[in-house]
Amino acid sequence: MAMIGSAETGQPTINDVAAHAGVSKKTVSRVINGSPLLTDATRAKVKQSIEALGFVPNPQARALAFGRNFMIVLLHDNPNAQTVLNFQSGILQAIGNTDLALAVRPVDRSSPAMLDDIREFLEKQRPLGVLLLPPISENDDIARLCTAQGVRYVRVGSAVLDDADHCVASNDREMVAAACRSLIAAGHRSIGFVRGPAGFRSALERETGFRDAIAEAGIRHDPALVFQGNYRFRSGQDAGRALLAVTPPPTAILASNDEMAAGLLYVALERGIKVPQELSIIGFDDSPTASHIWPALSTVRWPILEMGELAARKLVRDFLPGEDKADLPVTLNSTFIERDSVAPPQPSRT
Amino acid sequence: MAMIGSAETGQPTINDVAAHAGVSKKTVSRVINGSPLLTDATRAKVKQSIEALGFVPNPQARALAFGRNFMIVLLHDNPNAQTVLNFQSGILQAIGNTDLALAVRPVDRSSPAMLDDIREFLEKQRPLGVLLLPPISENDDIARLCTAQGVRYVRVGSAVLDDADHCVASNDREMVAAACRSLIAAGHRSIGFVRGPAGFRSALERETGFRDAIAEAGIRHDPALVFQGNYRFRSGQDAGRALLAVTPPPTAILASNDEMAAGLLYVALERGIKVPQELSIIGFDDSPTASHIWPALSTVRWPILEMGELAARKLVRDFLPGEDKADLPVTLNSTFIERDSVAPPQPSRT
DNA sequence: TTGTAAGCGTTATCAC
DNA sequence: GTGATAACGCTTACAA
Repeated sequence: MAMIGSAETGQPTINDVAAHAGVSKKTVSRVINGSPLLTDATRAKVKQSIEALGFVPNPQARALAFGRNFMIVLLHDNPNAQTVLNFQSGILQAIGNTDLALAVRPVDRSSPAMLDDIREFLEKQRPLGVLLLPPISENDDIARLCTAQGVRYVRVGSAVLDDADHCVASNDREMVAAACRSLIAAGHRSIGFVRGPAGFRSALERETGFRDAIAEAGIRHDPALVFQGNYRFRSGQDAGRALLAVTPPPTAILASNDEMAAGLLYVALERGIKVPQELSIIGFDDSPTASHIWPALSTVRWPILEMGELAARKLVRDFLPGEDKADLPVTLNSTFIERDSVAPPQPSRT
Repeated sequence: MAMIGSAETGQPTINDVAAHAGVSKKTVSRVINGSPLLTDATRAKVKQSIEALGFVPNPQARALAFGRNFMIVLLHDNPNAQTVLNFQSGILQAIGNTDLALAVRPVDRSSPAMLDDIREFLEKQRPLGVLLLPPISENDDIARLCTAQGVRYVRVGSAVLDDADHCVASNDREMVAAACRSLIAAGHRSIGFVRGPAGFRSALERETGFRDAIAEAGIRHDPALVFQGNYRFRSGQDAGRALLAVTPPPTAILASNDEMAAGLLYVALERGIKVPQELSIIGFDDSPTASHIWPALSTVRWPILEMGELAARKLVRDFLPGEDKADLPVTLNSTFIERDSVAPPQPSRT
């Protein structure tokens, strides 16, 4: 009873292919895994049988023999949905045609059990590797944990956080400086800044960019014009109330992300302050919100999709036969996007 | 050489547990899988050994033996990042502590190869089940494909799309009618409507709700006040330009989602039209944008996170020992959220 | 260059 | 109730 295919799934197995091609299963296995030590004739013969039978290697079986799942995991604790989803798109673009699956695992960095949770997850799922999004990408313990578990990782951040194989970065500092310079070029001298949450590398980088830019223009750094936000809309509103109460108020405000910039704008509009005539605002991220509010926000576009793709390629390139082993870049450049929320300061201002 | 644990991972295996407890591996397996035909004493003994050794069942091996991966897949072609991410959160809440992983797979419904892509993915990954988000949840071919592949599925939609085990729905029609009634109660008689894209069940349901409400108020349906949008911001802007050009213009506009409502608002503000004094606007979704624009948008909150959790529970309840088999609901109710974008129409209007 | 035998860690079968 | 033994489909020694 030479039944082809396993009884359960109806799918042909490696044995069926071996029988059909008249070779051993190991030879078929070699073809599947792109082993170089095979006659072209054998390879062709086996490939033909694979084709003819419509054979699809069973990933569970491979995973068992391999000791790893054909899965990469996106670990994140990022509150920005658009960022996470764009990053996912980038990853999926990179792994598009392969056998790899993308799993998503949000974690809670405020939980003391975070590391244990991650460890448990890695032990259970045994993924090929993990991708770490900020802010947890900044956590060195997680990177160490991955290494200990034999799981590859790539960290994504606003600055270079690791060596080239384990890191993809954006140039936040430079871009915020560029944005700030555009404000200075427009004539602004009194520029407010809304900081990101303490302990975030991105927050630090962006603030440094701001300080670099005003310092090089010879503007004195005024602590009263810096507000401590937390990347949320609400804190942007709080920043607006605080900064607009300063006398004289700043003529422009730079926010460390779009969400806070939107909060700023909300408060300004609520008070009848004309943006950009009476107040210029710049955000960071180029989230959909930035272009969906009126006036459309000037901002810095973070190449998050491209970063996702790059990070995923770094993660899996050793597993994919086709991938060239050429050096992949570490830093991807952001771009400053000018829209409608910036204008020269009003001369009539007291 | 009684080495405990496999050489490769250092993790103890079922054999180690069996040896430690002095039982066969099958008995250990029975404990793991919650088999009822076991002495309490045996069960306790084995559990103790599992505890002592820190044994974690290898999911790859289980997957091979089971013929399925411990994975559920979110299949979607939804452009709204927040919706997708909230839904993910709901799913993860449901599968929180289990061995299950959540994989994400965006598909392209405009591609003729979509079904083949999905089939290939399901063949390769053999997930326990898939969760279908609108708009592809409305595609019956996908549901059939899942059944054919022996993959469970649950569809999520704006209306009941399948039987109770395979469906989670929201009451969009009712809620849009309620929103519209609030407009009518405020005194509006000339109400514009921005439709969602053709072929979307959600678009149909929401429009029906609108028509129900104006009909019951005895308002004549005026095709000139209905604009065909596509759920994107741009089409909301187009709708604004078109609807505001009607003479006399509507005093209120209902949009089928927040993004289009934001487009509407953008055009109004750009033209110096006061919202809500001169124009009331209502959206749908309760996306972050709705509360981050000024004035904050009245909208309908879609319980997307709860739907994700419910859908995931329906999908996996047969696999989880603890889950009670009680009937889970099909429909989850949305809520109308009143914010600042609605006011009575101006009496001075010509 | 190819094949054989022995796993990988679990579950299913079918006796006892 | 419990336990040998044979799958599950593939990979990795090691041999030929």
